[in-house]
Amino acid sequence: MSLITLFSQAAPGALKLDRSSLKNQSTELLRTYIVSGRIPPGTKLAERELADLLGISRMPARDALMDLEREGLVVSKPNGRYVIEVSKEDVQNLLQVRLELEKLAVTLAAQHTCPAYRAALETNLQQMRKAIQQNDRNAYIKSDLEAHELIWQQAHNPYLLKMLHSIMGPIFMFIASHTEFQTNWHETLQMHEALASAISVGDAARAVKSIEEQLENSRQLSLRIFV
Amino acid sequence: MSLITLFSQAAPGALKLDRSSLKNQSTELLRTYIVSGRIPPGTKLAERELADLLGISRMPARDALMDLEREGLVVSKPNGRYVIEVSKEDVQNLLQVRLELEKLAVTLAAQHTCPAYRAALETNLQQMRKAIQQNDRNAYIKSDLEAHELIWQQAHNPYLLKMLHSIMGPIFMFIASHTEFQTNWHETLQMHEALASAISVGDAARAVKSIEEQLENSRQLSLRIFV
DNA sequence: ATGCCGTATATGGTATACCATATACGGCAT
DNA sequence: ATGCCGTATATGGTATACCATATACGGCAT
Repeated sequence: MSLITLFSQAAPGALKLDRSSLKNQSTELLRTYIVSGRIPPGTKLAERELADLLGISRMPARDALMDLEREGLVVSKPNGRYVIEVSKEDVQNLLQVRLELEKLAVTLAAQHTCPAYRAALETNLQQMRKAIQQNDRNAYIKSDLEAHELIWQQAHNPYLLKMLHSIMGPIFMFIASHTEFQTNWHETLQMHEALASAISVGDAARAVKSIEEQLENSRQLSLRIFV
Repeated sequence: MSLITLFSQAAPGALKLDRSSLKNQSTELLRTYIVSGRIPPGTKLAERELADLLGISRMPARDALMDLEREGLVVSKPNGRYVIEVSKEDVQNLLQVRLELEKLAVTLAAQHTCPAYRAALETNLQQMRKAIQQNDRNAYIKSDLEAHELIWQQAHNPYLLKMLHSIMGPIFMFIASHTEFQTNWHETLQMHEALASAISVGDAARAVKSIEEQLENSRQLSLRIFV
């Protein structure tokens, strides 16, 4: 009996191997844990300790830490590396830069609209509505992020995409560490709908206005947080 | 006789040690060589070869290459790492992002103007005038970069500063690889004077207009280059 | 009790050996 | 002559040992 036959009933990917290097697996794992707050700000990240925890040698652990350091999620001090602590002021600075990058992104996305992209944005909005209906916070956050990701892709500027990715980590960390940072889902949905519609009809000016509203909203929320 | 006495006549720093790690020294050296074009685009950068060249082991060489990869000056392919090749299209994308970041920077800088900053900008302009008078291309480029660096610092946003730094590497590579990319020095000086003056009087709108002109100028020049 | 000093300890940095994998290349079968 | 196949080679990935340095900490002199 062939292997194919043996596993024909198994879930796809049941035998999937980790083709990615230990370094990249470590980076992704750590990033997820840090951004979500499961590894809290200020935590010390020693190479040896991390390597033991992951059951690997110091080198891939070290590589991962250096990646996260370049990404801005980890800082080096003379006596070790630590998870960054994002202050209120940091978030203001981050959002300030993000706003300009997002404005450029929606402008470019509006210029590149096409049926396939419009469909993708619409599908995303449906997911967001479904998440709200089911009161599923995780699904909501996921679709929120995906909406932005879609737009960033549509902008067709790889450098812009890279910068937007890199700036989101610390921002999400801050949000994660303040669960009281509660957005009004319906309001956000409306803003997303307005943004998607503006982009889909190629109205850059309206898209920019919409993203400005969204981020101003985030800024106000972050300001209200007591740190 | 004391060491101090022995070296009292020596130039300051005559005994200066390299306190920086081999990794950082390697990164800086490679960056300089790549950005200036002395290591041309497309050059293969093998860890072992680089380590031998620098007389160090593979690890710091590897670390340096990974830093440069993060920085966007080096790319990984399945069979090795290579110096990036910046296309005309890449420069357009880079300048597009840079423009938005610079606009934010000059706006913020204008808000933070103070006597010390005004003096720094004026000193820089004098250096630039001197370089032009002496027809010193290197001094001119240096003062040009320093002008932007001063403004970026005045913006007081560390994330913005980091992004502007990271985006300049590939742009300078492109310029370096096209020596025909000749700017009109007097014209550039005038634009710098206008920009510095706008920032120093806190006129953000005029500063933005000025930086837009400058970068549009760069864009036109880069478009004219035959690749 | 206080303050200094020296050693212990923890940390990142570096060197080196070996492993996994992709590519290159040469010879052999046809 | 052509195309395939297998081995050689080059490359990055990983593990491990040791080094340099900053910090922590405990005991000793005062």
